[in-house]
Amino acid sequence: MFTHSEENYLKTIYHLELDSEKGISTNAIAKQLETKASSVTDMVKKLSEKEVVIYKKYKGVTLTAFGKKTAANIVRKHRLWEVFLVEKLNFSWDEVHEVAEQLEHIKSPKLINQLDAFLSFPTHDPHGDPIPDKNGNLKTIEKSLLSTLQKNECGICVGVDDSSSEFLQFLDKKGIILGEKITVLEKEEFDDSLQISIQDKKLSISNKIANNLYIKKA
Amino acid sequence: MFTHSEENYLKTIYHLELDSEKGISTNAIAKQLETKASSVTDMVKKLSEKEVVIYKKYKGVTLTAFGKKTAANIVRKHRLWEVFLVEKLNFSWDEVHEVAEQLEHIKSPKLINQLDAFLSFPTHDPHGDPIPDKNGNLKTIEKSLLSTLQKNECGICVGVDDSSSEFLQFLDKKGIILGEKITVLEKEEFDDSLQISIQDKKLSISNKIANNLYIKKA
DNA sequence: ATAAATTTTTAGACTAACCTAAAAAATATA
DNA sequence: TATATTTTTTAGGTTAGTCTAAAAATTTAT
Repeated sequence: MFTHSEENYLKTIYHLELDSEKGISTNAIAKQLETKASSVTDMVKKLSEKEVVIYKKYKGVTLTAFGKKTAANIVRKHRLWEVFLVEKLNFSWDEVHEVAEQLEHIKSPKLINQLDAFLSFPTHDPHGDPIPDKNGNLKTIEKSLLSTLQKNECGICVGVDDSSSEFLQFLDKKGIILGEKITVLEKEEFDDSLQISIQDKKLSISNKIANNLYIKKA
Repeated sequence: MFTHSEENYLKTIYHLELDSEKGISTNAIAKQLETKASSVTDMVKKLSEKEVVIYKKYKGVTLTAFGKKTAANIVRKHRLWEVFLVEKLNFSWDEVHEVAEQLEHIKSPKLINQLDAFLSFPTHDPHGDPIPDKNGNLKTIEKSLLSTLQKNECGICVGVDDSSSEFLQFLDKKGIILGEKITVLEKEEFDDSLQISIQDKKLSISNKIANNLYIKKA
């Protein structure tokens, strides 16, 4: 079994591994967890003894198969709880992260299986991120940044890259909702801003926004 | 804010105070928490500094008003989660305690308020124990042990004294369910066993069982 | 390729929450 | 009431997880 803290390290390494290929550096982990590199070194040694990571001094860490499965399970719990909070308890998508950070550490396989069923086996969390299955496998869909669409192309809005509450609230205000179809009406060369239509509304969004929204090409 | 461990101490003191009147002894707390008296002394000093208990050396502890409210809130969370597990996730009443022990430490007022509403503001947990309200107030109903009923008297089964999974599973096996009417058909002087009827079934139960079942006199 | 800068590790210290063993206080008993 | 027993506290130690500061290894730049 893993402690609260060990689980946080595993989850962080898991997320960092998803976009990096190479071993994860001590500093990268420290930055993500808002802790010191020396603390990371200590913990990484312990995780290595528990056989969830491979660690060679000065070389960073990689998850073992066991570590990956363990980490995916924590992410699975996090995302299932997020769905629960939004679907059943009327949380908005910018409020769920903190609470899910706590709930993800609850240890009870039955709880998670039943929750999964209660939620009708969701495949994605409220931000569009995929929920790992019981074996820790992620089904990654081919998604692109909205900024890659050309004029007159369209796609379904499927996720966000930045899931800070500021950004999510901004999307709420603009009326940009996951699952809706977005069409690019104009693309401004000057500042890469876009004129888009969503749900029969037209709106103009900056490149920064378009770089944080994922769409599935239709 | 209180740590996991501090919350467990508060909850324990709260429960012990419910049937004792006097200050709670170091040993009583240690026994309940399966820890050592010296550990209790340490923690009790810390709780006293945080103004949730009154502590005088060698005299035991009592909760302050603030401590009582804090503790009641933990109990409230525990019992609401138990209702959730039974009502929504198909746990049986003998499986919920362990998981609720973890869930009760989740910190999010909104979560608990929404959960309360989602469950339609339940007043009792699956074992018949009352759920403290938002202000930490408990509505205690007048209940009696089944063993105090005389021949031909009856009552509604409203709770259990022993909520060990062994006892709860035993009740399941016998078909004794909270909310049902129980009538005492015979009372055996020799061993204080009872012949009762519940849901049109007749069954014989020992004094030990009758001493662990609460009924509300009709 | 050597020096400078950065990253990582080590060494030593701190806090929370526990422990054991011994001392002190309270309570029970003769 | 004096003594024995029990309860509680104190003193000192342990472990997990963190920290700072210094040393060592690696990487970058000249």
